[in-house]
Amino acid sequence: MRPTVNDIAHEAGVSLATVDRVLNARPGVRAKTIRAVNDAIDRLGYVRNVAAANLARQRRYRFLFILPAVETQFLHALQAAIADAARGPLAESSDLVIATVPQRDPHAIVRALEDQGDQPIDGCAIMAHETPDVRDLIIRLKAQGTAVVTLVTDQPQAPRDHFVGIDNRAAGRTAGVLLGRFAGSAPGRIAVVVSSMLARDMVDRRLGFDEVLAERFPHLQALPSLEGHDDRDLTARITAACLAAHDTVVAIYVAGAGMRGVNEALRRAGLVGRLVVVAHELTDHTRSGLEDGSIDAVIAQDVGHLARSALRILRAKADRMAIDAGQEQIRISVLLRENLAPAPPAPDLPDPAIPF
Amino acid sequence: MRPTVNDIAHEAGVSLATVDRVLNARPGVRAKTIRAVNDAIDRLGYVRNVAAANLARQRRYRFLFILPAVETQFLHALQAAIADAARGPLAESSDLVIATVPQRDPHAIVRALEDQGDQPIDGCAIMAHETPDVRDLIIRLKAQGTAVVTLVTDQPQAPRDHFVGIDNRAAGRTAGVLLGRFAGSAPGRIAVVVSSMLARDMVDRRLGFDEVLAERFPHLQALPSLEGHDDRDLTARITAACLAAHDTVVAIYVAGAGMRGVNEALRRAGLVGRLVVVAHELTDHTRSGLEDGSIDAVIAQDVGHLARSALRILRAKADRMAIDAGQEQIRISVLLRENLAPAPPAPDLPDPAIPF
DNA sequence: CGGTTTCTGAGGTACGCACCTCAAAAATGC
DNA sequence: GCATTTTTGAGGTGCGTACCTCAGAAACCG
Repeated sequence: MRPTVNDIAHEAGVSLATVDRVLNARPGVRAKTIRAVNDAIDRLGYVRNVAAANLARQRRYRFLFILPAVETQFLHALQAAIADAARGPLAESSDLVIATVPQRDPHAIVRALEDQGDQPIDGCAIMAHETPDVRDLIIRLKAQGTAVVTLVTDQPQAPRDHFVGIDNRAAGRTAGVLLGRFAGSAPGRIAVVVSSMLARDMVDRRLGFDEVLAERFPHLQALPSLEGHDDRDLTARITAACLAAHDTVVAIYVAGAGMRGVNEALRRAGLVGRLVVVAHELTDHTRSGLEDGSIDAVIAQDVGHLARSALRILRAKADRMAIDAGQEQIRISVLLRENLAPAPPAPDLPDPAIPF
Repeated sequence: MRPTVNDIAHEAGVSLATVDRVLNARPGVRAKTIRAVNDAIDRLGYVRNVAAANLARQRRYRFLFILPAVETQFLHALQAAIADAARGPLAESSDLVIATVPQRDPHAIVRALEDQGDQPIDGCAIMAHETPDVRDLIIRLKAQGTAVVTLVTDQPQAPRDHFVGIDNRAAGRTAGVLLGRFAGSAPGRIAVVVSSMLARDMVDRRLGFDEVLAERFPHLQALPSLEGHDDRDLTARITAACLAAHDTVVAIYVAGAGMRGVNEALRRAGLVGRLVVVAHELTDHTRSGLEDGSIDAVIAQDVGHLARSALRILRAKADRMAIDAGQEQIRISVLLRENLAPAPPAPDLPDPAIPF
């Protein structure tokens, strides 16, 4: 049997009340007694029964997800995945709020947080550009004891507890190899379309991409990043301009949202299917692009995994529990036309008999 | 607040004891009353608090993992991952037993199960060849109410609750594209090395592989499968024989364990680095093969995810809870030299202060 | 040393559920 | 309508923990 608080009390030669004070960091216990209790805990290998604890405490967790108010398919999918996870067992006894904030307004995020201000928040998942405002916000959140994870795009300079997302450098490298191998050995230039170089994920992808190109495909020259700012028309315009300026573009790496805009530019230039195209995220557009051959490869991350991982980590941090690094590593999928799965499997329903 | 058993009793106009009898399928309740209680449950949307239930019941789950007694790195890694998961929160209040059984002995699996016979088993994860014995075993297990999942390699003819593993057909397709694109446009033959065609995963990989080759790379001809039976020397011998028999082999698809044997054959034939090689699973050998260029691509599945997914599903089935299909879909990673991650990240330790 | 402050122990209630007993009520058979 | 059987209700205990109160013990102060 696993030891209980009573066993600890007995082992430490104190009462249950004292063990409780130590365990829950309540005041009124001498340092010496605290040590005695902790020793007993170590000796017996006591592990708090989280289920019983939450049952007794009637605790509810409040988690806030801050996402950019951007109309991309990926963000819609991510929001849906978070809403899904909020209904699942991982969100047991927690309340999730999803706030979407305009990306250009530096104070919007702070306001979003203040809107929740009546009750304290246990944890916060943030997807935002890497700016001083966001960094300060994270510092403040941590100072007041809120768990913070960055989502999709990291804030390496801020004291977040964890980054929930793929290794974007590795993703960029993968994109680089695929594109390099598919493009063949003739020299040429590569257009790189990103959302914004303020976004860390874009920076990292670009970094990894350039590394591989330099190491292994020196005959290919990547052009400066085209920042589409998640705007279809803008993306189309700057891509078209880039294609017009360089007649030696043999491939496009779409590192951020903007596949629709890129497609438009390609169509207008009469280049559909004639360039190697590597994009990110599986959406309706990239899927059909893979199917009709206008996209050669897609590097995708699973939004469901992102949502669940963020939730698990916030919960673990709120409970001061360890997290399983292996489980929280978000993997990337390499999708090609030939391994594109058909529709996702139907949900697995429980036995109807008894509603457990 | 979520409704409790008391709310149900009130709503249905019966006592708590009756609700309890209905919920736990105890005898002594009229059909009419059962219906009334179930109606109340539906109306209120009652969901049993599994944590509280397990706390009250002091329930422990017993799960058995049956793995083949085969000395491959993948199986060692899988065993370690299961042992890891057994220490994690997913294995809360459950006891895991891992049984390794000789693959050639058809009755060994049955014996492994009988060894556990003193107490009934709540769930069983099976990795085994697709034979009638195994199928009968699964049928018997299901009949006695044990949850059954197949692990890594499926048993589509058996009434298992779920298959925990990758989509091997898609994996074979992926291998096919990569190999096809890397091999270039010159005609040639491809050696295919598998563990055993009795293993469903091998069959499916081969299927997907052949599909893609036929569709997209008709100039490449895949030779009949070489069955290495997870034996290094045997694999080396038959691979060498194959290479000797056909001087036009341009690529090797190592669909099953056997990378060491294949390497040996390649070395002896003086062909290291001169053929396109696509293999499965990230092990020491495939990792170093990628690094030194003797392997072009590796298709990998995460053993940690396999172990956790199996555990989650067995537990859900034992509790008659729904499972999240999205979460349980095991993804494949495409690993190339350029996106091979360095050492895995260090474990994230909890705050040392209080042992929650 | 007495008085004050700081710790500690004993005990209780609650969380949501499982499982038990015993008596009372209702349905059934004849 | 009575005896018998089947259903139901009332109530209790325990799972492991959180959180509360109050009295008493120990440590500290001058």
